[in-house]
Amino acid sequence: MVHCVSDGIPTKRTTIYDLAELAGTSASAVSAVLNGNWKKRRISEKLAEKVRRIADEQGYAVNLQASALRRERSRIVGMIVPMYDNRYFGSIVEKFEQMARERGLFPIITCTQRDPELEVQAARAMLSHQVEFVVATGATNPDHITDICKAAGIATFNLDLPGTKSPSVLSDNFGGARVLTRQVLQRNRDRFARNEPLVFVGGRAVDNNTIERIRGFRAAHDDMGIAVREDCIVACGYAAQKAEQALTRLYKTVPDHPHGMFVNSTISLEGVLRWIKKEQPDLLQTAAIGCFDWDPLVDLLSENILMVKQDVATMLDALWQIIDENGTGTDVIQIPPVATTT
Amino acid sequence: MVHCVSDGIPTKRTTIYDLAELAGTSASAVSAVLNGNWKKRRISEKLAEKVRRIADEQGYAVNLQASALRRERSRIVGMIVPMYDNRYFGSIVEKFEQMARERGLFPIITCTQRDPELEVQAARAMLSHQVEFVVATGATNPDHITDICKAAGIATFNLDLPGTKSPSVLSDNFGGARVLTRQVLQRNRDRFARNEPLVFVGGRAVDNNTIERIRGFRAAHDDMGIAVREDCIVACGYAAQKAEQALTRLYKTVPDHPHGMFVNSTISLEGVLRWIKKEQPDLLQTAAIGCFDWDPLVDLLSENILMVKQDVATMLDALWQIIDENGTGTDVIQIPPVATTT
DNA sequence: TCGACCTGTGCCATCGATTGAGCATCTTTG
DNA sequence: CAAAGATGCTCAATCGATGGCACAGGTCGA
Repeated sequence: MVHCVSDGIPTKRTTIYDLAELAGTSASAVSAVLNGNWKKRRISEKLAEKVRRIADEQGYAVNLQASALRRERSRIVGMIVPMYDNRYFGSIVEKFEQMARERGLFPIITCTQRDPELEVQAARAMLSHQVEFVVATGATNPDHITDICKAAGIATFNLDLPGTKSPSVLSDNFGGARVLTRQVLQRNRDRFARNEPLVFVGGRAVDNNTIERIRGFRAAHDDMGIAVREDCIVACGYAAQKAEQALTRLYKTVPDHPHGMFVNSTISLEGVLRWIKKEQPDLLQTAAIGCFDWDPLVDLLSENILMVKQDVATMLDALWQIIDENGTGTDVIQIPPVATTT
Repeated sequence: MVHCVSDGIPTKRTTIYDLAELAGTSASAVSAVLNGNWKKRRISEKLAEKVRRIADEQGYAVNLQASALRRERSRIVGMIVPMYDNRYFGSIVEKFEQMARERGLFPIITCTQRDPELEVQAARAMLSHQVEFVVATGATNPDHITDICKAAGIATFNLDLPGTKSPSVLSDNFGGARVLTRQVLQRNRDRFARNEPLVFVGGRAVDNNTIERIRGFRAAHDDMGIAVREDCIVACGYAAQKAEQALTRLYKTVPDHPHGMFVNSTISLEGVLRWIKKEQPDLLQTAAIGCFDWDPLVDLLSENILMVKQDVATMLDALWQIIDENGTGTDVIQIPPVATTT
């Protein structure tokens, strides 16, 4: 037996040459049998069977390093993602992995903590690993990633946050925010007799999604004939802590501030809720809140928190349609989120 | 210029041979310069500088496929993880990635949806990608993964759920469950004048963590002199839906059931809370619940839900210590979780 | 002036899988 | 019975990076 462990010192991995010797045939025959094109190469069923059996016995696994090098095709695909601290990105990754596997591709995912430097490093690492394309999810600078990858002849696709240099799939942030804002304003009017605007909390003033959501936020106020309070739009970043601090500050420094809120992500909502618990414990009994993003636990927390759920399944279907068609334009596809409360 | 894109048809990737030609030197010199052992090979500073400049200009990226093949060392490490639907696994992955990168390793993570078949496939795929070791996180059958990897001479490490054939790092499930159960029993006694046992919901009766937590659950009842209700221990699986159904059933079929609960994960808690909202909306005002796992939103949901938070940072420190020491035993290291409520 | 030694570099085999080309045997056909 | 074709397999080059070894030219001490 060629492949074994003697005295705890592992011998080298089994290769097709080892299998060839064991089967009394050539490496090329073994290769052909194992990668499935043995019919084309007119290998007999008998030999094929024998090779398969021996490979099995030896627990053989192809060296994809060598295979990819020779084929000049890695079947590896990359995805860059900011964080795993919320259900949205979590389900994006789960679904992306699954869809990649269905296509015989191997996904490698890197989580970049929203750090632009790490995003770039991740993209470079992926290129060195010969990925076939890169999906940049919620990247702070998608175009930079596109540039780096394009220089190596690798396509990129943007998800969640759009770029201008490759195709993008994202939520309809404007439409979603408009509907959500309207719902919250309406509930404040109907249920709490508040005919006042909302506070906007969370996100980054420079990121497309936040800009679009603020646009939808304004449009909804317009729709309802309510004036926006410009001094109550606080794009303080996504982190929970930032939202908490921002509200503390806003309630201290801004006179006559409104009470209802539009919160820009579940992670910001976490900060908002912490602040509510600490400083305004009965706010949720006297005003409604909207959250752009969905978390099942929030649904159970209060019926006065309305959410929209980004439609991950449809977004990824759209993404893979573009990928499968080898899309190279700069189209932006916007997928409407789905309401989760009535 | 060798490397460029003409008419949208990408030419082949730049290699060290291209760089060598551009620099008027040999591929081996280029290789030596770029992988940092040029001093050993007595390459002049001048040539090194020139090569670096040209590599930079061309946007060169090593082909790690080729590099790994030659070196017989991939610097790739694998992690298998069940799901991304909760903060626990999310933070495990984030931290693992970061610690791998700090060590110059490239992490590849596969999410297996708690599907034993997929776990095996994932392990095999990782072997083919020449990973240096595999961390099996919360695997349904860690020993099977160890067997597969060992046959290829690859070490495995178990995280969250223990195996018997390689080192394991997990939470102190017994201790954590005991403390948590005691806290909940105590609160039920003090605050709600309920001197009754708890219902146990969620997890799998065959998985080590569930078994240990049930053991801790029993011990705590013992500590408090309360008899366990054997017919109210429902290891119905982790999925939210399962927990919801289990409670519906339990309330219908089990007479004189208790009201407080020990819930075995945040994802089970989600189902429990859905059930509470639908069928027992005031339960949280009349009984306390414990959850083995932590989610920041739950903290804000009710003060009558007590949680323990698994100590991911310490667990991963322990894991990497074993990895760095090339640990090969079958030790099980148990890390106490940290309480999040008082 | 000669060998010993150092400097700076290039040559080429190698890692494992793949695949075009080639080469024996056999089978069929006219 | 010979040529043509089918069958079953092997050879060897190749993918890109690496590193042992060789080699040319220079320096230095005896």
